[in-house]
Amino acid sequence: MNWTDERVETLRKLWAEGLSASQIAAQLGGVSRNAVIGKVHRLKLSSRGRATAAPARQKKAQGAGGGKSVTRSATVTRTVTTSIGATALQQQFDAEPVARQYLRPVENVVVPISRRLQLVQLNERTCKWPNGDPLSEDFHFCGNDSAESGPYCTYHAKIAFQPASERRRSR
DNA sequence: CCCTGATTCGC
DNA sequence: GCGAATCAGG
Repeated sequence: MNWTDERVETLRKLWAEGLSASQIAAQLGGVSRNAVIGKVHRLKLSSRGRATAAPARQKKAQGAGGGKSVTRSATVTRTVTTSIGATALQQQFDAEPVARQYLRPVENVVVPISRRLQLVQLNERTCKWPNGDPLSEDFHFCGNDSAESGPYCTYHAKIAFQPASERRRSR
């Protein structure tokens, strides 16, 4: 993929809106987040808020016989949204960098343990058990490590996958 | 573990 | 100019 004016324009826009490099890469499609970051730097439009301070690093002596196996499972080819000049596609990604301040300690209810969950990032390995009222600010997901390929952590899995007999009883 | 941006450097 | 690899931090 080459950086057409259109793509660069989209990049600038999304970056200005505060989307992360990986999210931008996902929308542009065909590029990695590194590519996006690299481009951002070349365009000299780096500063934006302040995600990870840049205290002038000066380390990099790589090369010299790497030594690592190539175990990078790329996450390319995601559901690339194809509406290009649209503004509508923006909505579904919507990475509101503000609303996260409503996150509060997860252990206010029955959940025994909780995990950091810096923001609402749900992965394949995070418990997706919803907690609280979706309409309330308290709402959040468990976020604990889910068991091997499971949607919930071991705790919530027990609740979610109740034996038929038991569930029948409480009805 | 997941993620973030920053930097370097071979291409 | 480009972006993978790497680094540094959350």
